[in-house]
Amino acid sequence: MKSRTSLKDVAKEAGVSTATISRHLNGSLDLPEATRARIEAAVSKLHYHPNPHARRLSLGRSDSIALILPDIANPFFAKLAAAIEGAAEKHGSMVLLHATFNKSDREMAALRRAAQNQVDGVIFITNRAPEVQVAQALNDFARAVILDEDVPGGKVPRVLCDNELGGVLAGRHLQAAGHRHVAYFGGGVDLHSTQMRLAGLRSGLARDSEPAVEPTLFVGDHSPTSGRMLAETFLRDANLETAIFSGSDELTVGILEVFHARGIRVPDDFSLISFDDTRSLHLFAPAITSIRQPVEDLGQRAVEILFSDAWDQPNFKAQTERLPVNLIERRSVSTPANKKKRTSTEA
Amino acid sequence: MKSRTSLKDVAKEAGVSTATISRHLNGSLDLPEATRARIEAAVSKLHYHPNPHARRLSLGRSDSIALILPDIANPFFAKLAAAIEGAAEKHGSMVLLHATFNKSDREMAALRRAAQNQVDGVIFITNRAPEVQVAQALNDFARAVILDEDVPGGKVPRVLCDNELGGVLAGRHLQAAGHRHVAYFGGGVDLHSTQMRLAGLRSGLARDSEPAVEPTLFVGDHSPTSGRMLAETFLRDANLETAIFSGSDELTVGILEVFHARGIRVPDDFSLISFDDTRSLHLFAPAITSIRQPVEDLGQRAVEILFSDAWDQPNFKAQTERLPVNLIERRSVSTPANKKKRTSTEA
DNA sequence: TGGGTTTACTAAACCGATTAACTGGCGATT
DNA sequence: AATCGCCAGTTAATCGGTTTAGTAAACCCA
Repeated sequence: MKSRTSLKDVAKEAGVSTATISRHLNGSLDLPEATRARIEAAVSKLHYHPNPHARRLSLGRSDSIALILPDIANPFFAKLAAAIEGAAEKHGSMVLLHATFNKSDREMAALRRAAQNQVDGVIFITNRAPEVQVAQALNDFARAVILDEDVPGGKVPRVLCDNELGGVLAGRHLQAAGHRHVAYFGGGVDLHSTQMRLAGLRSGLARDSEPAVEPTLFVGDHSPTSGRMLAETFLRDANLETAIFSGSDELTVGILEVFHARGIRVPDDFSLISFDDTRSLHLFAPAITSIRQPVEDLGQRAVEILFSDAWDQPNFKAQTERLPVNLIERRSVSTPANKKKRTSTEA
Repeated sequence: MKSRTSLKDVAKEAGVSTATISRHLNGSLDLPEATRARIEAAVSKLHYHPNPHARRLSLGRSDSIALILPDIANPFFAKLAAAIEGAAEKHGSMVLLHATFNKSDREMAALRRAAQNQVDGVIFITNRAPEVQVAQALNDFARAVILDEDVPGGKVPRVLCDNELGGVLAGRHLQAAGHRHVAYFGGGVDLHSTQMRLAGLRSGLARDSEPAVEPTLFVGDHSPTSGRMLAETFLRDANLETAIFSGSDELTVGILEVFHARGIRVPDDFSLISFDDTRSLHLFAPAITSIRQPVEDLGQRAVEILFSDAWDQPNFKAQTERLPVNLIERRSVSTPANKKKRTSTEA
């Protein structure tokens, strides 16, 4: 457990000053072949690697980015994290992981730690509509990007999926199958995603002749637990609805748990479309039709933007990238015909 | 974007030296009330937070641990990572994430980076049987723990699930249902997990009177792709087998994809038991019986061991903790009766 | 009153890099 | 011969903490 070799050791070995080595290694100096060879020999003989802490202290940056997200155990975020880690690594950056569980104080704490650590950038993911202070903390970073869900007031680039398109695709698909009354299960009315998807849903559901029936809203958070609760509420309160558009696979899991437990069949009793498609929905009983998010791309784009060199350009921070989603058709949507409970109350 | 406040600023504000403040903040000095109050006032007035890089450089440690794993997108590792991150945070430690994709060079690179970063500890997870050099690199750390899969030659504590018990439970369950010929799908013959599970499977499958029929082995890696390939091979080559014990949910996904595509029914054609239970197997068609790993506990124990203060005790590094698994019975195992293809060749 | 012990701090070295500013030597130019 | 510029580096400050060794002042006791 001897002390690691430092620049000084290499300097001694190569017979030059530490400055020369440092500058050579960082490419800010070109040297005659002889010296360079001596330095390189010394470096590899001593297995020299610069001490990252010293480097970071000196440079005031850390070659790492902070990834702040609700919960890495959630498959959607896990996949996002994988994409981000991979992309960050290509830029020589490590990733510092912070799970917030959608708690305000944890989000703030994570942002504070990120600032203290002088990270080169922050990728911020939340599942709620955060307070202004979060947006402000985010705005204080030289580089930060908002990913997946909007943070109102954030003056930083955004990478989102095209939520509205998702709504449209779901709406059209349900409409085509004959549904008019659909319930949206989502993670909060005030959420950007909820609003956009609803807007999309309305236009997708509309027919040439008549406007869409306003979708019913069931909101909680994006967790199976919430999905279960909302499903219970839905079963109690739902009236004309023949289909559910679930805002995330997490909610879908909760919904299906309740449905299975109660013997409610999909799509026979209710049609169902999920959002995300990051769980193995194709193996579910039944296979669940779903709006697929381009998870890989979302993560990659976020990192690319972080490392872009256009940050000083005027409108760079105002950009919002919306990556297209698409509908994966499976077996959870059918015609709303013959709903027993429903037929009596049908409009 | 003004420069952050440093110890010097606080010292000036409080009218004491930087040493005093540092020592006070780190609890290595107790001061008269008056001074302490002045210092604390200055600290909070200036919103002082020590610069972590300077701190790490000075202390030679980093208050962070390296988490090296195959792929964070895999739900099993994602859950493990979540547990680890949570536990590490309680110890004031950040986690540095490294995905290796089970590549030797990436494992080594991650270990090297961890060493350079002077992490307080390493949690190492692999899916393969790594070369000695990996074990050696691991042994060079003051603190490291091997998690989930064994690394032969590693002289560091291990936290594994009780793979043998998993095998026993699966074996007994299949035996009770009447199966004698079972195939094990796993991630490499040389893997510790494979060997232990096989051993367990044999003893679980044995009856009072007669020994177990030796399970057939199908090995690849723990990925859906591999699961698909192994399933194809299985369908081509399998003879007497009536049940599959799949070594991971990832493999199970691949297997089911092939089975679904070919119209092979579980459990009617083949019974199936999975391992991990970290995907939503309860919602699959059919719900998949599975050996559940105590993922949370695995992660937590790894972290607890890392931060234990018994590292200097003689046999500490030699410990292996095996956390119990249990069988979650669902609907993917039935009696092996009436296998069409099989009846002809039945022994 | 002198010497020893506390108390309450401080000075300065150190961690290991980066980098702006500088130097000493040499050939070319005026 | 004096000046200039360039080459090949070096010196020393700096990043922002931690910590060892030490000091000045006050207190204690004989």
